[in-house]
Amino acid sequence: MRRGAEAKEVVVDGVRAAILNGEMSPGQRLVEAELTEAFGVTRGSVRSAFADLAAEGLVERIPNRGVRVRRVSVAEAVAILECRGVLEGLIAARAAMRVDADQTAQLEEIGDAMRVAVASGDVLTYSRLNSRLHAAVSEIGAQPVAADLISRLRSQIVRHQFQLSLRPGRPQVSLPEHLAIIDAVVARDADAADRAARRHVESVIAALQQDETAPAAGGNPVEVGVD
Amino acid sequence: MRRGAEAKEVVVDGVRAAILNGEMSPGQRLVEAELTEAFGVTRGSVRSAFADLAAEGLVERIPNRGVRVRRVSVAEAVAILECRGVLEGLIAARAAMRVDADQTAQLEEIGDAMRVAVASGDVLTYSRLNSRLHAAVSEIGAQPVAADLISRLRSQIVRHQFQLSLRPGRPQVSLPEHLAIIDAVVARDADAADRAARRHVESVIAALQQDETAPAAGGNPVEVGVD
DNA sequence: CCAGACATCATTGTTGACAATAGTATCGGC
DNA sequence: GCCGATACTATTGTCAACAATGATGTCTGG
Repeated sequence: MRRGAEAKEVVVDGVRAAILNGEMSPGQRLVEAELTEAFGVTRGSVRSAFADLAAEGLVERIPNRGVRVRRVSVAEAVAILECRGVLEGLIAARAAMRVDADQTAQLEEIGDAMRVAVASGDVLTYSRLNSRLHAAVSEIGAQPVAADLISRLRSQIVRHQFQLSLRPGRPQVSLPEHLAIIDAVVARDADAADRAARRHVESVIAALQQDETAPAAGGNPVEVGVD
Repeated sequence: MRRGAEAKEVVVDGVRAAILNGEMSPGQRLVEAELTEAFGVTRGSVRSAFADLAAEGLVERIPNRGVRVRRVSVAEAVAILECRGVLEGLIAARAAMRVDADQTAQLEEIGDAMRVAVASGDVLTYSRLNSRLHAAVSEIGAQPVAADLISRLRSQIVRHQFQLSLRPGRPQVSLPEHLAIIDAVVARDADAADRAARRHVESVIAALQQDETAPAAGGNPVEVGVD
């Protein structure tokens, strides 16, 4: 059995993964004893992990009744995405001001690969490129605070985003938006980068609201779902 | 001795307050046993409070060596404020779209009172009005997620903001910025509200950077320091 | 007098037992 | 047969003792 702080991380990561791939669904109750056994850690580690997950907003504590997987409504998801929008805009704008030649090449390479992936219908590759793009822009923008907030917000709505990424036709919508971000950053146009990043998130919001009545998903995400 | 979850809150609030008023300074080590005695709670409550405070970014844990009050450099404070800027902009823009007649009157009342307070040099009243303004805009904007992020970010730099608010002449700078936010919201001009809110935060950033070489403060904040 | 090893101490981390709580089933009165 | 009270069970919350860790001080050989 793993011990100490390491054990806590095992549980945190395990629960995160379980929420992402749907093994644990919103509203589901998480019993300490069960996770203790499932992960082979002590109860203390599980409790400590719960504290972390609650702080991250992935889970909610109900006094004397344990924790449940947080259920985030579409309305809440929209509010979260609105925040993400302005923060992504900030990062993109900064990236546009700081980007160098090497990074420009890297971004353009990602853009080209995205085009290919979407054209050939390779959703998995597209998703991975998507992650790379976000990571690259985030690194170029050098805004660790904003990046941290975004990753926290993102983790709260992984399920929504995952379902969205499964929507047929979604890559065709998001591709030009991603390319617009790349173009603006490469052109060192901070204002355009801000607008492009916001517009992209707005498009995610619109799709999400449209999806409200037509749900789907349940499959294994692998690494998909980063739209 | 207080018990349970209540005790944890006592410690969290107590440490927050102590950091704000300078009783606990950045880098200072917080020993569990000392706080246990100081607050009259059990060690478990203190540890639990530490977990909360660390998640909030007010304090940092060093494995096997306890927690220290987080030292946030001016550069970090700027990064934090940059995030706050776009988030405040979001809230202000939303407020401009949602404001009703009652709220308009309320905002204008705050604005008038601010003018009077600054004219008469009543810093304390001005600070309180400042808080009221933020709260009012936040409520009108109805963006709980953004508001929550802001309050978290704000708590990380309370000391910086407090020092800033003591600067002579600072109210004369911030007053017109605040009034611009009010005017834009009242005029239901979302774009102007966004710009005004951002501009205000940018002015805080500029003042903070200027202050970098000329520190001050140490006194009792009471309720000052919400610039 | 200095360096390194060792012992000591203060402090944090972990654990297992115990207490408190909420939910559930059982029983008795009507 | 239904309703309320009561006992029971499952689960979370708390605590105090114990273990591990890192820092500090001391001693010894060179």
